[in-house]
Amino acid sequence: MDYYLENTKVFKALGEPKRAMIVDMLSCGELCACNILEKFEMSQSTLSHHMKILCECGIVKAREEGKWTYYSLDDETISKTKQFFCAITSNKENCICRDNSNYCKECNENE
Amino acid sequence: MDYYLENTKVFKALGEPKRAMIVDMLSCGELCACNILEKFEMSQSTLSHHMKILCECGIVKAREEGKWTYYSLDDETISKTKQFFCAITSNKENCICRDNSNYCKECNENE
DNA sequence: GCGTCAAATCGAAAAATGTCAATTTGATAT
DNA sequence: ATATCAAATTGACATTTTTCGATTTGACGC
Repeated sequence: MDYYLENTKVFKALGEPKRAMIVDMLSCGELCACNILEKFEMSQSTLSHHMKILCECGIVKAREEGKWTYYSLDDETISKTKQFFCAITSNKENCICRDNSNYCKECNENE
Repeated sequence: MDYYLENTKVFKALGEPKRAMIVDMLSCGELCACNILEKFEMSQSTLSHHMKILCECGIVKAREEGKWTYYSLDDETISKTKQFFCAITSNKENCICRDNSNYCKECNENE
């Protein structure tokens, strides 16, 4: 169950449209909180809260420099999440139905 | 913004570990509600509610036969979701930061 | 028709989430 | 040291989500 709980945190984070937009913005490269805030109609505290959720699930990394905080995407979490999504959606011989651990041959080959 | 709202529904649905598990179960093939229910400690009405959410976001299809309802995964939604995830996480020239629509060359090639 | 079974819907309660204004924390500049 | 600025935290509120028991709906067999 830990397997699902851990991996679904990223989906939970991306389940909020605004957070998905933030991730999309960061896909072009590092941005500081104030740059992100400019693009949205939300308070500074709300953005900070969303950034925390994105960081906690691992898809976003924070780097502090002086009074600024720069955010960027974490490639490893992105890879792992793609693989998880692939694992739960593609047919496989050692399936949860047969009480085995999950393994997606197709995905591992693609990574 | 409809673009994000629509696509993030799948993530929202998969953000719940139990629903991700249900999707994993269905990846091996069609199952009826009672088969799924056996594997979980939840009431029948709760499962029904989760199945509704999975169907509404498009990742699961329902097929009624007599008094049974059979559920299976929807390949097209799965493809589209992979592509969306790829689009928002991979670097691209026509990025949201530059106010263009999103397009992930890499993903389209893979599909 | 009548009872039974599978699944959906309803209504209510508890828990989680999103949001903001106000405050706090750190870092920088004067 | 004081003021200022970026970002995090706090506390409060409204909304959404999860969950259940009870009821309803629809299909089947007698």
